[in-house]
Amino acid sequence: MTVESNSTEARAGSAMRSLSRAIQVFEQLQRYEHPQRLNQIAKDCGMSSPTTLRILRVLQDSGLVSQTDKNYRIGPAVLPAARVFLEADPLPRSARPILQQLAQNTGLTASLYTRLGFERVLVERVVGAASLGYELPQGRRLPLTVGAAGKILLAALDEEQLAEVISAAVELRYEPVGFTLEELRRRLPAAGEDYAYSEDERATGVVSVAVAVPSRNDGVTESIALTAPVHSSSRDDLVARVPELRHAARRLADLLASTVY
Amino acid sequence: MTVESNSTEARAGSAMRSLSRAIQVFEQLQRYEHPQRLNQIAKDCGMSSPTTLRILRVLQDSGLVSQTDKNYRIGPAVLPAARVFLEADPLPRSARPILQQLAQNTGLTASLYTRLGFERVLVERVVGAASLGYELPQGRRLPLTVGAAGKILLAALDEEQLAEVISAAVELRYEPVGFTLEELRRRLPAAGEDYAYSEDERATGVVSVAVAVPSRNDGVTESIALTAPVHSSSRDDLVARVPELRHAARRLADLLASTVY
DNA sequence: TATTTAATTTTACTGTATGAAATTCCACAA
DNA sequence: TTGTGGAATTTCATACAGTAAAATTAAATA
Repeated sequence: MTVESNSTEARAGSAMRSLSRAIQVFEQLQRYEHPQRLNQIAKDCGMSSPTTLRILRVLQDSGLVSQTDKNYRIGPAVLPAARVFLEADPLPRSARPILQQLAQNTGLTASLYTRLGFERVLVERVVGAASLGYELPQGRRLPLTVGAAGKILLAALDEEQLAEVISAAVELRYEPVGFTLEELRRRLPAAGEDYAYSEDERATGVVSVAVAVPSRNDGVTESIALTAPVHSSSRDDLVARVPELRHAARRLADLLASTVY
Repeated sequence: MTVESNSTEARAGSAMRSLSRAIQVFEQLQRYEHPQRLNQIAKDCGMSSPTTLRILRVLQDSGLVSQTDKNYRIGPAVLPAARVFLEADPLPRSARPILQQLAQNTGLTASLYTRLGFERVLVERVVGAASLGYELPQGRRLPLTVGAAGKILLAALDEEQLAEVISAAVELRYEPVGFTLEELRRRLPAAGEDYAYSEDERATGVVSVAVAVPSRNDGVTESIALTAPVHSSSRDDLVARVPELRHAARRLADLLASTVY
């Protein structure tokens, strides 16, 4: 039973056990719908109650966790951290004007996602003239296997990596048990295509295209998407925007690469 | 039980040293204007480079820290955490409609702050009809010693606690070296007053009143404020709103107390 | 009040975090 | 290109901090 299925991924040296466990607790708390009690958290993280309690206490001292009665949840200290990220990090900073321009030119909603573990996170979004009819808030975790902006992040992965993605997606309840590589492959962009398309996939009534933001370092971790209500845009309409998207992605990559501190 | 000397300092039992240090690194990264290199971070946190490096690596694995070249900064994983907090925590959730109503009735900007260590954080804000002429983003850290919403959080503290607040405020560069208890006392509400007032204090051109959100547990940690441009509201105008504020604070306290999971 | 379950503290043990020192890496200069 | 200094990283012996079992206390439930 390898219950060690933590999103912090057991790496080589298994360094900093207590810190890794604390992060595991912190992440677990984010997955709950409601605050949870000590024993539940301990069980879900696969560690003993005393250990979990001590971790929670330290996190609580810094405001990263808060407690009412016997229930623990994410605390207010995450708010300033996110603020710092949004104001200082080159990714959202650089993306803002670019998404702005995309939304302006296309009338569609322009979004920037980044990969985080086996999910993607909406980092920045500029809503276009054509409303989507629903709100997707900054910072929301979304699947990689569903939606154009997720799938394009998988385009460059090999078989082994995709297998990991699939088992994680099942674990996270994004995909049903038994979800196969073939099913996933069918959704992903065909060989040679540098963009992904989705229709009624992650959200119903919504179509979108996405391209990857090039990065010379490790694999692709960011994507830019254009999204529209399904009744207002055809597939061809969206695909016609791909060159524009490509250009935006390239511009963002250049900006990121040239950021000097 | 005395308030911990410093959220990042070694406490009585000195429990979880590595975790405490990791949090210290995480907080330090939030204080930098720009990404910093390993040795700088290590020095600022008062620990060795190898230790700091190991901590940074673990934080990086979870996305709480990111790195470009040799520079470390806060990573994108804080975004989903903040999202969870804003969507699930009873504090912002309960406050939203109450602030909404306050802003509606008064035409002013209504804000909810929570104390975090020796600072306060803007948790939720509803902008009123009368614009303030500046933006204050959710999650920003602000001083306790300046501004109505900060000062009201200090109203119930004793001499010893105020001394701590002062030395922390100096440490954080919110107050000049040599800032005295008498100077602070002069700003704080007089005995018997349950509200604080500020004019051109934290932000110029802005006046505000604030009341504390009652809490039966430990000391007060939340405050609600009404803010207006200085040219549009007199002190009396604002103080006339105090009963309304009191009512809102009471309502919020009741909501929080009755929240069931 | 009795009974059960969860939270917390204690304790003895074990493994992990630690920093000095050594080594490698890297930027810049010669 | 090679040399040089500073920074990052790895190694490693040691001390100490984190661990879980068991005990204790508190809090639900009947």
